[in-house]
Amino acid sequence: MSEPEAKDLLAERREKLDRLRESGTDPFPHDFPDREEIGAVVEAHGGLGAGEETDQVHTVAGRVVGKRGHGKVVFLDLRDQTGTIQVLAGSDRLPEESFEALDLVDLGDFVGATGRALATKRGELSLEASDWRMLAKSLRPPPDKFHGLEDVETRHRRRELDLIANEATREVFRVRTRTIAEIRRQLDDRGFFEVETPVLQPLYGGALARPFTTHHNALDREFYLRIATELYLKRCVVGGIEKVYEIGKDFRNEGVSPKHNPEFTMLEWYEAYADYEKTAADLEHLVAGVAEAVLGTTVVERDGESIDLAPPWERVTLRDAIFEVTGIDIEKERSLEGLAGAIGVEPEAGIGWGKLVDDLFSKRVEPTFVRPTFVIDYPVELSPFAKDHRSKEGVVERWEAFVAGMEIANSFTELNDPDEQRRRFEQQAAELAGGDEEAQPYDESFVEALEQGMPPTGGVGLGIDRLVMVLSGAPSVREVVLFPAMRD
RNA sequence: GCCCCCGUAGCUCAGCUGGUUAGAGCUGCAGGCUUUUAACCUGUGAGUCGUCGGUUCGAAUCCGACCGGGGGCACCA
Repeated sequence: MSEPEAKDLLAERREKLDRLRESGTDPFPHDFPDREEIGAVVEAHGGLGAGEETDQVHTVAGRVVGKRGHGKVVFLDLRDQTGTIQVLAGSDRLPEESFEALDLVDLGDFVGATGRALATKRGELSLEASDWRMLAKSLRPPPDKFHGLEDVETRHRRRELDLIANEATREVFRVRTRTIAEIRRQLDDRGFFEVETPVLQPLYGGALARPFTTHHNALDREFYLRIATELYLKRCVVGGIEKVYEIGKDFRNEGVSPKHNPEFTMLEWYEAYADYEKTAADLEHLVAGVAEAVLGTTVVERDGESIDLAPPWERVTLRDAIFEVTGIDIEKERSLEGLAGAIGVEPEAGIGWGKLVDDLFSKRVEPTFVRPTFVIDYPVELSPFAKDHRSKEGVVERWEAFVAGMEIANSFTELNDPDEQRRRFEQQAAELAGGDEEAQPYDESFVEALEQGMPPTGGVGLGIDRLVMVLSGAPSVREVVLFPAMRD
């Protein structure tokens, strides 16, 4: 270790940075105007045969993702958001100083280059550089250029590295972005208004879940991070916004799992004069339309199995779904003891009949729905905001949609009878007092809104993260959230 | 919160029935090469083996605790 001291990779890069500065080059210039997108350049010369040359000069910029020295010629692969192109930097076309300075280019640097388009004798479209410049020096080595970055923890904590290294990751988030854009486009085209309702709420509601709490200093009071947008959106409907939606984050203070991130993105929409049959038809068409727009097909692959999202989706009542899988008829077992006996468990203290049905369904039946399926007509106990079924006793007009063994959406004909809503809240408040931490707190201001008069309304909640999981084939919600929740 | 698996160089991995200075490829550095594309060839550098403690003459290797990750259970969308 006498002469050139053993330097680590970081020190090598910093030394190159210094050498750039010493040579009068700014390693971090302020801009690089007039570049063309690489994808467009590639597109323009798609037909070029091996050895063919053009006199068309292009200027591009991007990250150096490949570098191959070959004596008096250096090949750089430059990548921008639209594509990758090879830059051929030869000593015969570049001033000596400029050619030598290529020594200071590392994988990961941002470089701009100008040159005429040609195809090498191997047929690779290239820009034969007549000029190049450093646009931003990278001071840390990129992940392995061949194996990419595979360590799951690093991929999630340092997503920028994952995005640099893995095309599959870039594709997942392209799918996510396009999915949300397409949903917006479809709802906007149908005349829906997109709104924003409070994330910080004095009272949480609209779902059965434990909330995060926080404190407002100036007001000296507690706030809850919303668990759903439901109640505020229905107040919009009361106010005359007949087609309304919101896409935003909800927060639930519960465990993390491959299907659960504590903050997640939810679409909720409400349409006046619609019911849950209308919302079901709308959802299956929305999802199929999004798949068609984003993937070019309604067929997705999962665990080697093809799933077609094209409507119509299957429809089965909750009672039939449970009966078919377990042989237990929840319409016959209406008592807590009877149902517990049929399942073969002891009813836990504080657990209700509805909760037991929910447990039975989610554990044994839900995973069996691989093809898109609507499960309809839920017990009223589980659905404090859904309207009673128009003809069946004890159930409400509600469905949940399942794909690939996961719930992706939930909908009901909205309860708009304020007195019935008040009774449901009282029931929930009793369960909350009885120790059910996921029950609803009583929200008098919401009941007053209903007293103002809400038209018949159908509403839907669609889990965006889960939809993206389905569309991208991702096995975990952490693969479709850029920066998932991790421990410190 | 509980159970199982994992943590070796910047990256991808080997070594782990305890035994000389812990290895390989890529990356880096030096040199060669004017059409390569995981470029190639020669040489060379790089690691508190997650952390702490224990057993032992001797620990990357065995044991324990802790930290972090993955999967499952519980809970939930």
